[in-house]
Amino acid sequence: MVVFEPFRKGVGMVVKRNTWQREAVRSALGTQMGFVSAQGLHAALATSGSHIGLATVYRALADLANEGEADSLQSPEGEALYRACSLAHHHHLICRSCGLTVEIEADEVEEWAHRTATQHGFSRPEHVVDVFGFCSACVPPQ
Amino acid sequence: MVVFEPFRKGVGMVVKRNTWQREAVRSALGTQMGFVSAQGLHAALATSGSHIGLATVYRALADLANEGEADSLQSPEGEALYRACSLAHHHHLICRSCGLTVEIEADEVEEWAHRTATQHGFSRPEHVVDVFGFCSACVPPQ
DNA sequence: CTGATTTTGAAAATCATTATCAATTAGGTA
DNA sequence: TACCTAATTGATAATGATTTTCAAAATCAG
Repeated sequence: MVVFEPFRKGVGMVVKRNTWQREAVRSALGTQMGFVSAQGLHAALATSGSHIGLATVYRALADLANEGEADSLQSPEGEALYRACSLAHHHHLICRSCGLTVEIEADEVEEWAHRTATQHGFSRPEHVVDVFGFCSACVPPQ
Repeated sequence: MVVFEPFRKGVGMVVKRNTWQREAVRSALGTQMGFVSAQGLHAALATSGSHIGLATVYRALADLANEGEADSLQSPEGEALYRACSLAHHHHLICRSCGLTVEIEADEVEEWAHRTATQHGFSRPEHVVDVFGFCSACVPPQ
């Protein structure tokens, strides 16, 4: 039970080799319109004829996230989800029905998080800020 | 792979019976200073002499969360964490080292989340807003 | 007290994720 | 080009949290 560890591991370490597998994952992630799980991406790759291994997909996604090429977050059910992203820090507005994801600016929240942490004597704050809802194309259930 | 489900299940359904187990979980949760996992709470209960079953702790915590008596969130590692809470909606500032949790007001963020969702055509927004950092008692590692 | 129904708990089942480890491969080097 | 060596892959086993199963025990209304 390790609970309060930092979100992202330290940066820059060993060199990575270029393999078609890593490229396949990077590319497949790019075609996804929203967040996907490792399992989901592996299934998508399999469907499109790739014989890449599941463990490799997990490793590649973790690497992409470490290198800042992918965003990762936990679904409410605790599954890890990934999405290709720009390098800048940002947050997400995610449709609970179709998974459509909109990157949102949150300067306001960045500032608030930092200010609040400092006020309470906390240092090195990191925050989790994501908004889930139903996009305009998805009728809100009942 | 169910990913985009709502955070909290629907409210008010069948009646729950009163058992010492449920009360034990509610009470034990109240004595915790920060968020705990189901496993952690079960261990704490065992230490204090209770013979309550692990599955029962999971069930009781899920119920408390459904009824609004407990907050639940996912740790960065994907474990579900629980904490007794007041009924009002609020957010948390959590120490990554010792787990100390401070409930914080976030009217500013509530308003921002709602405004942002609406702007993008999203309805029924719910948000995940939690700040992790190191509390003043815990020296920030290097 | 009695019966109907819910709850419990030990153990098995799930399920996502990680670790193992032998075989393969990338990328530099002679 | 051939070779060397460390990094990478992938099938599979292991892990660990959470859920399900189901028979036995407990709750609560009448």
